[in-house]
Amino acid sequence: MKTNILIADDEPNQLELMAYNLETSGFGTIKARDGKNALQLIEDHSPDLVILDWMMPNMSGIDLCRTLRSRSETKQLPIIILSARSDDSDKSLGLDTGADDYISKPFSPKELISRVNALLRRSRPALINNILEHENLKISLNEMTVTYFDKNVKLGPKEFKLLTLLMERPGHIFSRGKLLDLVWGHGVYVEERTVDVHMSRLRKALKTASDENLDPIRTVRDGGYGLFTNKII
Amino acid sequence: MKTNILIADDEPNQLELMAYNLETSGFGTIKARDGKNALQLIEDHSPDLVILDWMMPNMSGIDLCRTLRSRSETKQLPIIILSARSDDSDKSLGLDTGADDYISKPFSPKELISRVNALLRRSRPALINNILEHENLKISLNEMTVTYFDKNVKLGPKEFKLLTLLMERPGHIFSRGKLLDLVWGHGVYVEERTVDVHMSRLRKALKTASDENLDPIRTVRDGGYGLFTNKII
DNA sequence: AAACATATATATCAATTACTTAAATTAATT
DNA sequence: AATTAATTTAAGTAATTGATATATATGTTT
Repeated sequence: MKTNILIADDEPNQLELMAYNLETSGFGTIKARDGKNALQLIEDHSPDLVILDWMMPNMSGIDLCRTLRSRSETKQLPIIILSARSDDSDKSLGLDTGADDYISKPFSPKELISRVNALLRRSRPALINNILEHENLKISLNEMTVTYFDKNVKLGPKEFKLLTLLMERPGHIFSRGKLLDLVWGHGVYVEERTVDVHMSRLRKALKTASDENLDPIRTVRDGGYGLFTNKII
Repeated sequence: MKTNILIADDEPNQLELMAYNLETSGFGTIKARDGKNALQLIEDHSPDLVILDWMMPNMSGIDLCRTLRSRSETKQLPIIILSARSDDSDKSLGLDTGADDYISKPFSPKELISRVNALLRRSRPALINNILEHENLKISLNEMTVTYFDKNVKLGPKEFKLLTLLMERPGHIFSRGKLLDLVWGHGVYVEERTVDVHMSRLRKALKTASDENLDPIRTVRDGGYGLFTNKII
């Protein structure tokens, strides 16, 4: 599954150029021509990262950024702002509005790709790294293998994805609805109880691997599930 | 506790200027004069973020960055690289080596602060996001945990919501009716006395956590409940 | 100050709700 | 067709909830 990036720019040449470069680097692209269009496409496709031009018709990149940050579904979405305005207060404004990075035009394709990768590495490690680690749990994403206390853990695909997600944000509690969205996909209707069943299997597999019957997953009643962090509880 | 930032630059003026600006913004600073020195100080002080000049004696910022990324203790450490070299392949090299951001000199203090904040927001969300604090009480909304005097407090969902609400407006007295509306939901009919019962449970849990039998909740006869502020009785 | 009226705190219990798990069913792969 | 995984169902278990009863505290009136 490709990492999808939404690009919003009202200048067709710029848009196509960026799309070309990103695709060459192996990303999937979704193109938007203005702010409103971008918002709609973000809702529909849940891209993994968005690149927004500051100056756009309908809704500016800054306003869109603010909107995205205010909604719980996109609060964590990685955002890069592009702008022809290169003075320092614009840069600050863009970043302080909640963007993760700000690139002044003109920029090289190379820089863009490096910045996209740097941001993904930080915000969605599973999309870039081969290995995720948390205490004694390790996931090798390319090889699709999991070890717990250096023992192999055999998981089904759903359990694997669930664990990957939990490991991207240790300590964070994901609601069943959120997990269904992220693991099963947006708009798929499945019973929430199904999540419980998969969590149960995941736990069973992990407990079996650790001889000690250890279980790194925390249940929060009425809340959801998350990966235990030693600091808390 | 201040967020500590290590700055490494062999140019004393630049170093002092950055330290001054960061401290003005409320950060603690640790200053290093070269790469080796920086590595030592990072090991000793575990800063929350590091800013490394590319060109430094002993060990360049890039080499240091590579070293930090290869060690498990600093694999996740947020890194910003500074450089007088502003051509695109240098930027890419810096970012591809594992830095989170790259700033070309000369840059404004304002941009530096904004980039530091953006990176902290992304890498240590707990430092900025989703934590409610009031004196010795802390709630992490992401992790759904409560601590009082650094001890964990176990709460049921209703008590958790009640406390969250009170902590959103310390000192404000919420009537039972208002609490029922906000926590139980509009239109749900529940006895007002039930609020008393949950408050009692919440208090019990907090008192247990603080060995001193402390209770941060204030009852206002005929009024409701609120979070104590030392200023107001 | 005493007696009364009213409000709040807490313990207890039954009802409810939420979670876990195993087993059965359905769907997808091989 | 056989195997593997995904989903639903259903039953068992555990935790939370809300009402009520009683004790305690507060405020008012005489």
